[in-house]
Amino acid sequence: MPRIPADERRAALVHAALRVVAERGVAATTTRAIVAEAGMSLASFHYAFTGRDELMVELINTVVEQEERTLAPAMTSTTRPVSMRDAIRAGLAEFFSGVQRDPQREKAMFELTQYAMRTPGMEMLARRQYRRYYDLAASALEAASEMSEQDWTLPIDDVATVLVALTDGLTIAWLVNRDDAAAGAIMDFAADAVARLAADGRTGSLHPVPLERTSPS
Amino acid sequence: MPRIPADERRAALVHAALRVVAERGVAATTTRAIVAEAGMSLASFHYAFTGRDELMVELINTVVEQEERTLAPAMTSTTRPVSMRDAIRAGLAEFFSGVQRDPQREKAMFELTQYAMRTPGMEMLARRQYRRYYDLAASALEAASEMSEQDWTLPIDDVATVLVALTDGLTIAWLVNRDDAAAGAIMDFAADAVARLAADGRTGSLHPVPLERTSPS
DNA sequence: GTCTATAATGAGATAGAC
DNA sequence: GTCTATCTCATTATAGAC
Repeated sequence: MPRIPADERRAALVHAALRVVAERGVAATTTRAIVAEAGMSLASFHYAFTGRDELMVELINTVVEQEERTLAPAMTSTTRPVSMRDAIRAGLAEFFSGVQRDPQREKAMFELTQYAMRTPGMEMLARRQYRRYYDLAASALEAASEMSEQDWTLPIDDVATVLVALTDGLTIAWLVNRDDAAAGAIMDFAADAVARLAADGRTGSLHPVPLERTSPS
Repeated sequence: MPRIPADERRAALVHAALRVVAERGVAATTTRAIVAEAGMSLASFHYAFTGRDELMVELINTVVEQEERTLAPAMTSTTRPVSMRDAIRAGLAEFFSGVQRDPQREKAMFELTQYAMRTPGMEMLARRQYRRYYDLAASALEAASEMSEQDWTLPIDDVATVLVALTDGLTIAWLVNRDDAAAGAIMDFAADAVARLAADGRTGSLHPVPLERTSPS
């Protein structure tokens, strides 16, 4: 077999692992399944990685970067002014069509989050994963603000938190039920509701629908 | 060792399994871990169940019934008229305090859903689980409608779908980040947004904020 | 019915030849 | 560097004594 640089081998194994996770789930992603998918010997695995945990860490990092590259282009597509609601609805549709295109991959993302949450020493990986989601959502919301010429009436990070929660709920619902109409209803609701957190840029601090804070009981 | 009826033994093993899933995750829920938790021998397990899969099926069914008993009482607590927004906000707070009280259990629910989705022949268990969630949400929304004397402006099942998506997103966000303030912001948003799907009962068909359907592209 | 003992399988990891 | 062969361990499941 050809002599392959360690970096390439690591990358090949990580990508093979991602395919296995998507197709069969984290539980079935054994070192043997990974090397079979990559067409390598078991020993090559342990030459490239000290162990399975090291690969899983790199897998999660890789997968988050990929998510970034997949979603980032979708946000800056339109530049002409549109309503805030339509801008958000279009972004959600774009995201959701990605979920429909590769449901297994989306399932894998949730599984990897939970794997990280359950594995001692990897909790921060789950948080970093969501930190990236929030950043991506904030960028998308910033773009929507420019397109619609409206400003957010509360900190954009708060809106991003809400948007990610909505996309998580949307994705789980569709993965479980595969109900396109229900997913559409959730997206319609989300676009309407989130758009209401913005106000005309010119009016400045005018809050048409201020978000009341409920004091903790 | 005492002679225990098969039904009791099955129930004891299921409850032990639930504790193991909550504490250590589905992946660590081996037959050995279960019988150790239940204080039984390994052979007793295979006397009560034909195998691990049979127990997992019963575990998921049990856990969904429990969720029903835990959440149902919280919905009918208040009877005096309140605003729709406050009724929903209070229900969310009640749900969320349950998540805070036992985060591991909530993590377990997500893991069990994904386990069912990944296991051939168990996909319907995940759907049944969510079917119950939707029914529970619809009951809560019905109660909120009576309390606030407002009617839903779209089918209650659609509102229930949205509400479950929101609670899923809320729960995941908090499980990952443990950020109480962020969770509060999501709940405030959810209560405002969902309440806007209702209108005064007396005005009947008046839709203050009709939910536009976006036609599929 | 319940136990101990033990198959049978598959996992992660390593030794050592080439 | 890469391979085959093997070690060690944990798993599910069963056999057979009591």
